[in-house]
Amino acid sequence: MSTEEEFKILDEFIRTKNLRRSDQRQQILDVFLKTEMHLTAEDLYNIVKKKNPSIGYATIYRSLKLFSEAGLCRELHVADGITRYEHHYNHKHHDHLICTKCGKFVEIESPEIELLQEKIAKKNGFLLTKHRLELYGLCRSCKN
Amino acid sequence: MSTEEEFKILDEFIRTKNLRRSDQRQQILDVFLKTEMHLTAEDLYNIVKKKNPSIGYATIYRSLKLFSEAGLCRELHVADGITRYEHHYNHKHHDHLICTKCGKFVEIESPEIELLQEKIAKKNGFLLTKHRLELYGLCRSCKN
DNA sequence: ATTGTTAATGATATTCATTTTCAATTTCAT
DNA sequence: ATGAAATTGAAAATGAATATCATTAACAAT
Repeated sequence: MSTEEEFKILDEFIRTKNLRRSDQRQQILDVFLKTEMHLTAEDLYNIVKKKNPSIGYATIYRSLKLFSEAGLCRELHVADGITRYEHHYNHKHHDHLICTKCGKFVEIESPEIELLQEKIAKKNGFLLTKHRLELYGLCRSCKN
Repeated sequence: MSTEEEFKILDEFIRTKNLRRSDQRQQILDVFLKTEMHLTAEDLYNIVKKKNPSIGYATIYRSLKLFSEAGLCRELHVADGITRYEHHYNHKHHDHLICTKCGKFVEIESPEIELLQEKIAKKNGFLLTKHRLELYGLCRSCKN
C-alpha cells in the first residue's frame, strides 16, 4: 500500500509548526510505515541503521515523538515497560491482545466494552478521557 | 482493622521459602498495611523513614517484591511509569479509574467487561492469563 | 547563489525509577 | 555459642528515555 498520504501529513505538520524537513526523518518514517509491527525504538533503530549507518538513537526517539504529535503513530506502553510504536493514521481505535510467550500483538476492538467503561466512569462521576486495555495470554501456537 | 492475618501470611511465606525474619521488613509491612492508599515505593520509604531513619531504599523495594510474591500486595503499573503498590490479600480482583488531575484512584469492578474479554480472547484463540484495564479521566471535583 | 537564522543531527551525558553489588550485620538451626 | 546463609544499607549499576551542545543542514530573505 502507498504511504504518500502519511508523508503529506508529516510535511503539513512540519509546515504548520515551522519546522524543517530532513532526510533522516524521511528515512525513519519510510521504514516505520513499511513495517507492519509494533516496533520498539530499538527495533526501528536497527532497521534504519542498515540503510543509514550514521543515524543516531536520539533521532529515532525525536522522530517517533514528532510522528506521534502529527498523528502518524501511537505510543504503546505495555507491561514490559518498553514503549512500542504502532501506525495510527487511518487506524481506528483499538486495544491489544498480547501473547506473553512469543510477543504476538493482536489488535482488538469492542464497542461493548467501551460502552461499559463509559457507564462505570459516569457512575463514579468521572469524565472519561482515555483508557488502556490490554489482554495478556498465550496465543494458539504457544498455549500447547 | 487487624492486620494479624497478613503478618501470619508473611511468616508462613518466609518459612516455606527458608528465608529469615527481620525487623525492617516487619516495620515496612506494618506501614504498608496501615496505609489505605496506592503507594509508590517513595511514599512508603518516606513514611517508614520517620519511624526508622536508618532504613534503606533498597530494603523498601526488596520488601515490596517479597510481599507481592507472598500475595500481600500487588504492583500497579499505571501510565506515569511509576510503580504503585496496593493491598492484595483478601481484596478481590479490580481495575482502576484514575483522575489525571488530582491522581485519585477508584477501584472498579465489572464482571460484564471480564466476560467480554474472555470472549475476545477465545475468539482469537488465546488462553487469557491476565489483563490490564485502566480508565483515565477527570473526577467529580476536577472536571469543573 | 549567498547569506543569516534557526531547526536537526549525532555523540554523549543526564535523568530517574529500580536493581544489583558487596561488605557488614543479623537471623536461626544446630 | 557457632557457623552458614539471609538481610541490610550505601553506593554503584542498569536501562529506557531525554537533554545538552557543538556541528551541520534547511530555507526564507536578500
